[in-house]
Amino acid sequence: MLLSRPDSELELLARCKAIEGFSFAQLASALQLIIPENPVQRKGWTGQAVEQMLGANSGNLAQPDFHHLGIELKTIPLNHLGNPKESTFITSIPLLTLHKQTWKTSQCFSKLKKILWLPVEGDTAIAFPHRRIGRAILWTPSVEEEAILACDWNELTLMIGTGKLAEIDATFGQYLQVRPKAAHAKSLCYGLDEEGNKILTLPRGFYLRTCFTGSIVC
DNA sequence: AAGTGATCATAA
DNA sequence: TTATGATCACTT
Repeated sequence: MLLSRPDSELELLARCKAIEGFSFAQLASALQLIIPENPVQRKGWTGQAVEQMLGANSGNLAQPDFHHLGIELKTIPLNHLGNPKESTFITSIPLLTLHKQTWKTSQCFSKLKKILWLPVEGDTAIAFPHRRIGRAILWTPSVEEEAILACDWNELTLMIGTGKLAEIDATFGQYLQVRPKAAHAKSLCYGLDEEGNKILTLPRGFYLRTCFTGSIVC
């Protein structure tokens, strides 16, 4: 059931349609994967499984999942009301060199400019194997949306580039936010302080708030 | 209940 | 250690 990369957008959408309504158990069966019993051990399981099923092939490169199509794949868990249950991780942040990017050339924008959203049931009242895959949405930010995303990115990038990392918390940004993205509290990387010195700090990533993703998916 | 900060799995 | 895939769990 392992698929090769889809050659076109239409083929990718057809593959999504083919797994619409699949339960995670069906997904696991088709891919011969085991679903971990422990919830903490299955973080990311759905995303990885769906990637395999749709033929994503970018591995762990800092590029969209379907690089040749310019499309990023995101599963998004919905609660019983149909609203996003979690924020959405977009990309890791190279703290030392982020300021060399511009919004349009940024890895953040390269992922946000075209996203294939795949809603999945995230209600914990539903046993994990019974949760189902929903209808895919191929999305591109509107001019208005992109303006706000760019504004958030510019503000956060300026702070990171000028050594104000310590002042950044998840409350900055209207749609985009910056939060830790680490294996644990001791996995550190380099950032800049206000004098331009390298300092050890937690790795960070850009995330989309649920108030924004909710307006896309609902 | 929501939102932020912390954490888990895997690959190269 | 970097990146990918995210969700857990504690604070507010």
